[in-house]
Amino acid sequence: MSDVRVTVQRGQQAEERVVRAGTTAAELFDGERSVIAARVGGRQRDLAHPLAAGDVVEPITVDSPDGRAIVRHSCAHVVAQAVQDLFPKAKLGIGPPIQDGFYYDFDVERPFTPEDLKAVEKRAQEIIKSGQRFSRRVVTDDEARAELADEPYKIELIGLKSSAGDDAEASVEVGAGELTIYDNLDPKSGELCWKDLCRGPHVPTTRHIPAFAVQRSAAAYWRGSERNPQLQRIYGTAWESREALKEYQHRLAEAEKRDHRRLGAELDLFSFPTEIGPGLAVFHPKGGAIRTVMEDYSRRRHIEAGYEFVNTPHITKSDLYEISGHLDWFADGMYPPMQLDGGADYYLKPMNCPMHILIFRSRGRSYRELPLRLFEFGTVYRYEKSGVVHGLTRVRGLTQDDAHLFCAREQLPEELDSVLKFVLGLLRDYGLEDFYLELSTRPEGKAIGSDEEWAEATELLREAASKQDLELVMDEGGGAFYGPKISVQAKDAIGRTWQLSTIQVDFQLPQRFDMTYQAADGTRQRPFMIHRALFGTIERFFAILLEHYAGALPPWLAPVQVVGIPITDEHVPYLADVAAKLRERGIRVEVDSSDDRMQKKIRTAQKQKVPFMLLAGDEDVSKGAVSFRFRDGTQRNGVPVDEAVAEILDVVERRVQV
RNA sequence: GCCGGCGUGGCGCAAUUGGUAGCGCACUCGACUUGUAAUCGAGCGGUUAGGGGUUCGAGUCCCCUCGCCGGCUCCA
Repeated sequence: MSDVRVTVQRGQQAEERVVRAGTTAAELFDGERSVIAARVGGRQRDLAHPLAAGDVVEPITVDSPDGRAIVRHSCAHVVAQAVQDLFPKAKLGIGPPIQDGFYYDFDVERPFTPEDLKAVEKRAQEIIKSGQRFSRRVVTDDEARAELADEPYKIELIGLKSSAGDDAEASVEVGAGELTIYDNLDPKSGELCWKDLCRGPHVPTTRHIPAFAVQRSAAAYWRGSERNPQLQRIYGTAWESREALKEYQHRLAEAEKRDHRRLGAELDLFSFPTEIGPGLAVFHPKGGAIRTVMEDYSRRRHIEAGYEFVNTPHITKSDLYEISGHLDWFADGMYPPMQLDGGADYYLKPMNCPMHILIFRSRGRSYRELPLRLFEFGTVYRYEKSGVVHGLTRVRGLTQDDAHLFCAREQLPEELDSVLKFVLGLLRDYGLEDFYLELSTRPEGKAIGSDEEWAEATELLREAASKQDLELVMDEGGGAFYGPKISVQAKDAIGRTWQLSTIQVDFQLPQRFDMTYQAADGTRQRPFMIHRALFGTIERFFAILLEHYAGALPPWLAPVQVVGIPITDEHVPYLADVAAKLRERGIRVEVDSSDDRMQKKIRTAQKQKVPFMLLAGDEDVSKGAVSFRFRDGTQRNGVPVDEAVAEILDVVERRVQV
C-alpha cells in the first residue's frame, strides 16, 4: 500500500501528515475521544471516512456547534429506532438537529402519551448503551426505494431529491448528490438493528451520545404544510456531557421563571380575563405604570427627533383597506366586518398606515414639509388564529408605536439612516444592547410593485443598514407584500433573540392612495413612505423587557420604585414624610403600613422586586436618616433623607439598572 | 385553523377502586410593636370552567362548548 499525504487543520494551524492509503479519519485522530467526526475538504464526514491524498482534514469535536448538531442528529436516529422498536407500525418522517436539540416526526396510529415518551427514552437509553455502530452505505435511488418500500415519507423524499435537487426540507435526509443509508449495526454480531435514509454524518457509535433527554411530543404537518397529514413529532435534546445537559435544563428552568405570563400574574401587572376574549389583555395599575413610563419616554424622544403626533380611530369603512390592498392579503387575519349605515362594511383597524396617509392627504402638501413624520400609539386589532395567541407576545388587540415618514426621493437615504440610529438609540435606553439587523426581501408570489421598485427599495435599506456597524443577515422572501424591511433583532439577558423594530420602504401605498406634494419647481411629486415600528407593539415589548429583566425592572421603569418599611408602627408618619418628598419629585413610592412584621414587609417588597426599600426605626429617625435595602439584599444604613432622595432621583433619571 | 395535554376558592396544590371538596399563600378581623426574606389566633371564600349524559351516587367515567398550555401552520 502506498502512502498519502494529508493536512490536519486545527484552527489556524496546519500539520502535514503522511499516512497509509485508506487510513480513516478515525485513525488520524486516534485517542482523541472528543473527536466524533471530521471535515474533509470542507465537507462533514464520518470518522470512518477513508482519506485520500491531498485531503485537508479538520477534527469536529463533540462540544463544538457542528459536533453538537451531529450528536443530536445521531440521537434523533436512536429515538426513531426506539419508537419503531416500541411501535412497529410507526412510519418515519424527518429527524433533523435544531437549536439545542432535535426532533423526529412519525406517522403513528395514535399520538404519543407521556408514558410512551418515557418508554421511548428508556429504550433509546438501552440502544445508546448497546453501542451500535453507525455505518454509511451509498445506494442508488432504486435500491433506496426498494429497501424503504415500507416508509412512504422517505420514498417521497427520494422523489424530491431527484426532482428538486437540494430541497431545503429534505436536505438532512437526502442531501444533494448521492443517496446514503445509515445502518445501525450490533457491535458484536454486526447484525443490522435498524436503518434510515440519511445524509449524515453520524457519531461512530451510539455510545458517542454522551447525554440526552426526550422532551415532549407535538403534532407537525408533514413538510410544513397544513394541507399535508399531521405527524407526531418527538422533541429531544442531546449534549456533549451530562453537565452540559444539566446546564441546558437549568437554562430552560430559568427561562420559565422569567416567563412574562408568570411574572405578569406574580407582580400583578396584567391579565387576560376570559370574559373579554383570547388575546385581549387588561393592564392592572402596576402594569399600567410601566406602560405609561415606556410611552412617556418614547413620546419625549420622538418629539426631540422631529416627529408629530396624530390620533386615528379604531374602526373604518372597508374602502381604506381595499385601496391599501390589506383586504386582499389579510382578510383572514382581520375581524369580520360589521354592516352599518345601510350596507357599509366597517372593519376593526388592523394597520395604522392608511389612516396616516389620509392625514397627509387632508390638504395640499409642500416639499417644505418633508420629511413629514407622523407618530401614533395606534391600537389595532388582528384576528389571530386561535392556536397562536400567546401571552402578550401574540395578541389580538395591540398597540403599535407606529410612525410613517413621508419624504422626497433624495431624502430617503438620510432619513433611513437617521431613523435606524434613532431606533437603536432608543432601544439601548431601555437596556437592550446586543443587536443585529435583518434585511427581508421580496416575498415571491405575494407582492405588489415592479421588480425595479423592489430592487431600489431593497438597495436603499441595505445601504442604510450597512452604515450601522452591526451584523446584517439576509432574510430572502421575508418582506411585506408592499415592500422590503429591515428588522432589528435584539438579544436578551439569557441570549434569546427577539425581532423588535421594523423599518420598511414603501413605494406602493403612496401610489395606491395617489399621494402627492408640490415640489420646489412647482411640479406634483409622489412622496416616498417609510413604515416604522420601534417597540413593534407595546404589549410585546413590555413582555420582552419583563423577561429580559426577569421582572426586576430598572428603577425608572419599576412600577413601585420605593417602599418605605417602618420598624414599628410609630415610624410610619416619619416614612410618610420621606415618601411625600419622593412623590413630589415624581417617584412612585409606597409606605407599607400593614400590621405585618417588618421582616415580612421586606419579604413582600423583595418578592415584588422593588428596587429600593427604605427602612426607618428609632436610630434613623433620631438622625434624620433612612436605611436602604437593595434588591440584592445589601443594605446601607443611616443615610440622611436628602441624600437618599437625591440618590434615588439620580438613578431614575439616568435610567440605569441597580 | 390543526394535533395532543390540561381546567378544583384570587394564586399554588390535595382528594384511595366513582361515596358528597381539603391545605398553604393572599384577603378580613383580633392580639403582638419587633432593625433587614414569612408573629400568633380566628374568619371569609368553591353549583370542582360551562352544558349534557352514565350511575343509587360524578371533581373523578362519556359527549359537546369555552379557555389555557405545548407544537404545527400563520404573523400586514
